[in-house]
Amino acid sequence: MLHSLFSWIISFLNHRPNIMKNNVKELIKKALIQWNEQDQLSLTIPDDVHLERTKDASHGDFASNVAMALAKPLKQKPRSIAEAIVKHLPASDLVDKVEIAGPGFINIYLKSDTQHAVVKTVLAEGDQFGHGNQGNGQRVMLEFVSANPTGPLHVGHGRSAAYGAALAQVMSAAGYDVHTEYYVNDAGRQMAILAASIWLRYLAHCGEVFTFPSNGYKGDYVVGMAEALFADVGEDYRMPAAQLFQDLPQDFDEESKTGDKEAHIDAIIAGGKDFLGDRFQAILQRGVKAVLDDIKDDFEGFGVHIDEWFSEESLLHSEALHQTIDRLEKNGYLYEKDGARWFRATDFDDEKDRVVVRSNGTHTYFASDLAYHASKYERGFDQIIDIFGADHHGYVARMEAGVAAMGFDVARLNILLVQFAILFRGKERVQMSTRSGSFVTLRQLREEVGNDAARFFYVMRKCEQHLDFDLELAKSKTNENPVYYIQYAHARVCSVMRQLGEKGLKHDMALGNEGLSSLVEPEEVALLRALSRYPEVIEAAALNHEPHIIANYLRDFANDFHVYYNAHRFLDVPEALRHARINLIIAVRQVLKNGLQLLGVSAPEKM
RNA sequence: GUCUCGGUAGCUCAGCUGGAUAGAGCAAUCCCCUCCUAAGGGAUAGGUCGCAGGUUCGAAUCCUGCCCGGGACGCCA
Repeated sequence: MLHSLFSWIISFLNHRPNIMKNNVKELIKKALIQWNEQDQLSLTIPDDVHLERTKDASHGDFASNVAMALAKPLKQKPRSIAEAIVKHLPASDLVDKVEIAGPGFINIYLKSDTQHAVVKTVLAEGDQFGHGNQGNGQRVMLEFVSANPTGPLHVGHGRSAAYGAALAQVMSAAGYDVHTEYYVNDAGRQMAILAASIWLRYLAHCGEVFTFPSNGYKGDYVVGMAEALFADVGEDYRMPAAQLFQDLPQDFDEESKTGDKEAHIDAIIAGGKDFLGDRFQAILQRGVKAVLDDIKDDFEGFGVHIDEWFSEESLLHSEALHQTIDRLEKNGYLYEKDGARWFRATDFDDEKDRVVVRSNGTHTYFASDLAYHASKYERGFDQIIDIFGADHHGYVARMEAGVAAMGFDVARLNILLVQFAILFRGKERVQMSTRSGSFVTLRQLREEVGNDAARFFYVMRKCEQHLDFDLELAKSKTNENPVYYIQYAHARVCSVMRQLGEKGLKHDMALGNEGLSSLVEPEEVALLRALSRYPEVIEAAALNHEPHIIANYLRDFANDFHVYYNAHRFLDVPEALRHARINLIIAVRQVLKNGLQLLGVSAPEKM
């Protein structure tokens, strides 16, 4: 509560109407209002006037199509509407001139002073430049990855992690109060299977001989945990394999296609619990802790921050689960069939009804997921964003159904799906198999290509789109690699600043600001435009949940800088011009750094 | 079968929620370091925006139907 109030105050103080696009929009809106009043048009003024950056400089800086859009409701010619709007435009020191062009576009040219002023703004605001207040302090719950703690994160999780972390940063920059969370499935059957897997590897380590179950966790990390267990307890947990495997249901057999892997592993778990008693739970807990510690360490190395690790088990202890089921019951959406309790999801456009309590009395994962979502609502978030792997796409409808059935506002819930990343080594697709445990872990990927490249590549594309992740490209130190391309632009500015010092020159920022009007080269104008666009880019990325927009922007922006660098010199020019140009490139460096920071990529001073 | 994401230059992708002449990077051809990092830049060439209808002043973008690919659909977790 206090925190929320605090962040609201901060965001209020931080609020500056520094988005050029919005300033111009306001002018048009005022013109519409004034015209509307004067001519009694009884026009409904749209909240958001459509305005866009022009592609072509001969169309000015901004263009609006309002005149064309209003042609129909007003039954007037677009061009005459445009003329009326232009006539009513309030005086502004931003605008140089306004033209009507083509079928009725209103083209707006900014004053060069206005364009130059962005440099001062960037220098004054520093790492806050680009931040806005679109979120107005709204509290946002952002849950992502939430992989079962049964093994190390793999490259698929990496994309969710990078995306979630970037989105959290971007939304924070846009004035949202973002809370990141990882839901830890530490209560289910999978955890028992992990415990059993560790125990079996431990037995093997003790010298017992048996066939490892097909449904157990086969990764090397399990063996490591078994060895650690042995080191701690010696042979205290040892049980003769012959005794354990006696009279068990057959495991599934590839050759004969007979047997039941689920029944087989369940029997092993039951046998383990019988023999070990409390010690089984102890194995389980050390297993969860070891895996979770590994995941936390992985995230930390990857620059991904999680505010809260939310334990599924805590829901069970708190009775939240029962409350959830009661809640559905009370609202009349539960019924009994085949000994199980079903949720009538079909009442809410889901394909079929879903089980919440199995016939054996245990709750399904869906049930605890609902309890978890109830908790999210009860904690009072304005927006709840779930980032799921695309393989969970089937859960969207039932989750929304469940939330609605519990009586919560579904409109506040936003489920985003992240597609898998397909790894390539050049042209070669990297084969992965979860079954055999031979998947590439996130850690391996980070070690191979580095954190910067990994973070950037993961968020280069829209999240619901397939991503081809080329390891060779991510490692290459050439202009094909967008990460290096952008970082190089940053390093180049730093290098110029070093040269400045080496030549015994002093930079004077105040003089630079005074002389900004001397920045008239086309490459400089292009950079000024790009700088003033940055806050708009953040706004778009935050509102659409699309950090890739920033990645694309930075690429283009770095290009603008490299062009400038090649065409002009900064140090060997008259002093006044030098100060102005240095101010410009410091602003460029600042924006590169700010943008990279949002994506979790470093901005090196030297390469 | 149902749902979902995609199909834009030879390749990988942008395209700002309907705008003006379709945009980058790679690959191809040619060019630019006596100069702050060539990890850079310039030029040329490259297109039936999957196909067919529809909506309108205007469609790569929205709607419908097909075609082709990726993925998802359990009393699994």
